[in-house]
Amino acid sequence: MRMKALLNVKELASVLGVSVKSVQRAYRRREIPVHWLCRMALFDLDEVRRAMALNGSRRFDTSVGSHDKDGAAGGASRRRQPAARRVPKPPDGKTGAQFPEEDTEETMSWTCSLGWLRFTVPNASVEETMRLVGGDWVPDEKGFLGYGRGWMCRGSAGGLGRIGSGAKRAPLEVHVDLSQELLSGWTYDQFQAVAQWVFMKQGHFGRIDVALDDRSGVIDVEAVYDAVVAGQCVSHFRKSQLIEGLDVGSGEETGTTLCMGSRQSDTYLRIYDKAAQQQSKGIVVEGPWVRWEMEWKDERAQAVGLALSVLDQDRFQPYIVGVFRTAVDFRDCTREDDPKDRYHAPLLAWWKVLTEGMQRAKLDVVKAVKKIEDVKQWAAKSLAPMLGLLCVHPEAGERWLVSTIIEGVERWRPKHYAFLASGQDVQQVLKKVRWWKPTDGFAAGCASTAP
DNA sequence: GCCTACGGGAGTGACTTTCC
DNA sequence: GGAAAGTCACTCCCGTAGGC
Repeated sequence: MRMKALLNVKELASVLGVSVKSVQRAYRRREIPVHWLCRMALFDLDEVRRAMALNGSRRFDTSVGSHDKDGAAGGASRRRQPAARRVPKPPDGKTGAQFPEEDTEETMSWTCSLGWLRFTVPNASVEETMRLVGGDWVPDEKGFLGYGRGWMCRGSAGGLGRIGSGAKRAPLEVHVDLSQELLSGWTYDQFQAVAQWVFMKQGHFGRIDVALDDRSGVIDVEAVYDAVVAGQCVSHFRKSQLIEGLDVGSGEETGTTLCMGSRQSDTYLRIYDKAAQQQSKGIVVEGPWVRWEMEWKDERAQAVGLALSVLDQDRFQPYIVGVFRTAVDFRDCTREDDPKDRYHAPLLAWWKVLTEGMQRAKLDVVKAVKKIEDVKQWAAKSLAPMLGLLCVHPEAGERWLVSTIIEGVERWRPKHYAFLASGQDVQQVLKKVRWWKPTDGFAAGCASTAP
């Protein structure tokens, strides 16, 4: 049996839409149940919601959209809501909402996008749903998927959204379909707010598409197909198909697509040459661009939606890569190997690079860039006392210290080189340091230049 | 106007992780 | 192994806002 995921204070506050302090106050007053792991407070969302319902309190009822324009309503925060958050720039192309927000070399190489959302809530108003997802909706007289009433929305970047309601079997049920183009420009917070709202309304997700983009050219679609042919694909998918794309009108090649699984199944993977596809539309794409797009339906979509509702962006991305790998893994094995051996065979190098890169991409972005001043401060505060000791100790001494420093230079890595001042020639610097004879002590190293 | 509840900021302490 | 940085929980004070 799998353990139920528990939320920490921060996560619970985020899910309930209240501050961390409110959560802390609530469990200290024993208004909500808390589980302790060492000194960490953990919460079962279901238990918390039951406790809130039993308390008859609406203190934590933060249904999305319940706030009025300037402030709180209905038991939510009574404080004025903070100013609207910065809306990140929409991604290039019609590729669904991409995150992270900042474009750096790393995030340009690895991005994660949510491409399609389908969800149903048993009891909601259409107006509330429209407010939640945004956009301009117009009535569609034809209805939609058996729902008596329907609405359509076209996004500024294209794409189609549909809302259905008024089904005879469930008049208050609302069904929503949002295509990838319509989701372009959504922030992670928006996706999370929708996911939380769906679960708060006891609803469920019917489909979620997630795409992982490799812009660094780790591997192309044909090579992935070759790995499948070679039996290196460890997966529950039974069939795969390689499709050469061709635009009938222009005759332009739209790139190769490798499909895995059945379109009707609850997991369907497409790996395709996004660069070629974009270029066939006349969009200039620099460098390689391979998209790994997974389509989850029903129970699997529900699981991904639940993760989306509780995980922050930093944790959602590694989670998604992990779920990708439960569906498909590429290992150094053959089709003839014993199934047990296949599952434990070492990962193929390109697959390792691909999945690790996709997991790390976001984390690298948030790393603060250190400056030489930071290093100087750190050295002055932390190292100086010990350096002084080494300098005066008879078993170490100044010479030992200098030679150790020179040896250390030989172990410089890219991050060390990154600290060098712009315009400094690396080879000259190394030459100068090697020329710095330990017997001359510190002063020589500071004053001399390499011949 | 008072009470109550909320959230922000500043600060503290215990503990863990990271870096060298 | 030492020190800094980070994490987590917590307290106190204060301003804001709704209900009565």
